[in-house]
Amino acid sequence: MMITSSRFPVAVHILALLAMQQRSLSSTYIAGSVNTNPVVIRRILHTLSQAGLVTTQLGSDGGATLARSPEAITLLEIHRATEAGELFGLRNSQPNQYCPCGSNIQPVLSKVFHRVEDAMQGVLGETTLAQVVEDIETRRSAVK
Amino acid sequence: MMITSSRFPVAVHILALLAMQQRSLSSTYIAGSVNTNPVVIRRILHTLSQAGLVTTQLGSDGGATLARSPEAITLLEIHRATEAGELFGLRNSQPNQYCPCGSNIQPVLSKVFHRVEDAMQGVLGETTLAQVVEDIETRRSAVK
DNA sequence: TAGATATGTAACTATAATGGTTACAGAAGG
DNA sequence: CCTTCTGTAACCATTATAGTTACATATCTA
Repeated sequence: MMITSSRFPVAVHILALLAMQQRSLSSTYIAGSVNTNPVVIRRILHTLSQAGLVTTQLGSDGGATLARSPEAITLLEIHRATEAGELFGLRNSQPNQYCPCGSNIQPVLSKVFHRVEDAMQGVLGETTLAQVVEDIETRRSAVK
Repeated sequence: MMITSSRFPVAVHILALLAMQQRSLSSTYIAGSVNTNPVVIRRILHTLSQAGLVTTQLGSDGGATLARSPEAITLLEIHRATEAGELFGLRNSQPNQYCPCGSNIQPVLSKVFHRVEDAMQGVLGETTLAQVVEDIETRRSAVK
């Protein structure tokens, strides 16, 4: 199974688009770039808004804008906003508590899972939206 | 979303049990420790067998045994055997190729995802089954 | 050789997450 | 007022997961 749903990649896409265009964009416009339904975009924008990463404006000529500069937004924040719960987890299994292995395996695994999660968050935390946009711009000029 | 299905944690549980008991165990016995159905255990044992981590024996007095010493089995191998596909991925989204952002976002994200995956695999690769068993034994004596 | 005990594996089911879709209420601007 | 947005509910199809029953087949032992 893959780590993430499509929400995280789509959220990065949305924010990169907002950073590149530097203006208010409607969910319909963004959906055109992502190639999905506007409601899917609005749902993600809502969670990004709650996380303080974008501000949205109701009404005619409304839409979404970045709430902060791209340099001040890390992929870790975006990931935390869009992917709920623990990344690595034990789900609902309840091993036999009368077995020497079953009664101790879960805390031991949790420790390993935390180390894995820390490693992942390290990488995401040191990558900013500005770097993503820069990479996109570099590819644009390279391809041309 | 969580990173793994329950297959990976259950596989580690199975292998730790085999390492601790140092004898052939039946799927029914293992299922008693994991607290699930024997067929679920057999399915996971099958993939572990294909990965060369256990050997299984048909017939009466059959069962599974470790194919290698616990020191020579890393959690990364177990994870690769039990969780198919990429850890971090882009699923099936196809952004608008006529958009400057949409046409470049995926390779840029892939690069980030690879860094994340490398970091995670680093942690899993340096953790052995022997260490997991040792942690379990330590907890056993501590609780007593 | 017969019976007991295993694995191997197909088939079915329930459950949950995901993402796409329609529909509509309400806000904001011209 | 009318148009253009967001916010949000409701519904559906798809997919992954894991639990379950059932049975063929292999192997050991008496």
